[in-house]
Amino acid sequence: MQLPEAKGKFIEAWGKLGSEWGINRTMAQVHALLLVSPNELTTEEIMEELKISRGNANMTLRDLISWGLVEKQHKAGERKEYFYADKDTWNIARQVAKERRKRELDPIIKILDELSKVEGDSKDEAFKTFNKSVTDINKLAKNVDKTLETMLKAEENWFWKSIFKMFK
Amino acid sequence: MQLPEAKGKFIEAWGKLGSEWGINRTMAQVHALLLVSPNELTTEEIMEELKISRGNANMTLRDLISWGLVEKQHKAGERKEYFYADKDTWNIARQVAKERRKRELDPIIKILDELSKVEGDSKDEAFKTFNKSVTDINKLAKNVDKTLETMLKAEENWFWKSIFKMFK
DNA sequence: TTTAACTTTCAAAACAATTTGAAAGTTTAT
DNA sequence: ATAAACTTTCAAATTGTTTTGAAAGTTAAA
Repeated sequence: MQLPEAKGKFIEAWGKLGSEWGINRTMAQVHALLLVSPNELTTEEIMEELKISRGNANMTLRDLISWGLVEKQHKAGERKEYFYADKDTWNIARQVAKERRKRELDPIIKILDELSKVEGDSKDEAFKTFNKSVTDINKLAKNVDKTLETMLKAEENWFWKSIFKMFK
Repeated sequence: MQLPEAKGKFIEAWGKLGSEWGINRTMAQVHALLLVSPNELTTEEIMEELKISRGNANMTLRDLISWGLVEKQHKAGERKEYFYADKDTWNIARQVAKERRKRELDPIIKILDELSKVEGDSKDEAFKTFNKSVTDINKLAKNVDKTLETMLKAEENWFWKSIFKMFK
């Protein structure tokens, strides 16, 4: 297999994976393209390579920036904007975990907290089951949340540091 | 807030979370409904409560069963089938991790392995970057895979056992 | 300030995923 | 064997998501 073909396969696979995890396919593909590009690319080049429209490229790049996965670069004397992806796998994972925590975990914990407060007849099976499921899930969610917080903010934490080593 | 309202909110929230993580909304909602139901429900009851069609209910329940989250029950002397969800949060998490590993992680590792083999000119920046990104991601994916395998098969493993305790 | 290079927006179009419902299939009791 | 109770299937319809592209907006050099 030659590089261009391999590149295409990588972009496709990354796109598919993204879409299976609730990330827009094009966004994952643009990210993949930037990941395998040694230097920054312009909107034009991205449009060209992935055969997507200007509007799509623009919005997708904005999203990637808001996810902290891509940065705008600004070359002296040039009008065009260049885009560049952080290529450190660990940073990518951290960044995705951080964003999803903020965007999804936090809101659902808020709801679960409310639902945990619902009171009812402790002899009512329907209530008992509701309550048990909700409080159990809430507990797990909070543990995940706390764990992520620790992991994300502290490489200085000896415990997580040793866990991270296993993954690098 | 009263129980029926709370139930509705829980179902809605679980559905939304599911869809953000690539799980069909209805499937997550049916799961949620079964999670808060003390006893098994029939297809009819599920259709009724969630206002979905028979076909949809049927397919969704099959999916949930294939994910190992729901079981069919068969009451003596009755023709109808009843459905029941395991309510142990930890089992749910295990089951989802197990399935997604099989369905998504394994296939992408296979592709990454292939792409890692691609050879090229080590002076070519394009090749170097491609290779670095692909092998790095492959390494991380394999580590996640190994970790999940260990976690999933072994509660007997002292190390993971102590980690699990933190979450329960 | 004008112009040209470039970026952003967003309504409409294209595409993708989900859902419906009626028909076909299956099972069990009689 | 037939009927009744129930389950499954799948083509078509609906709904939801993504993409386009042209127009509007912005910026910076002249």
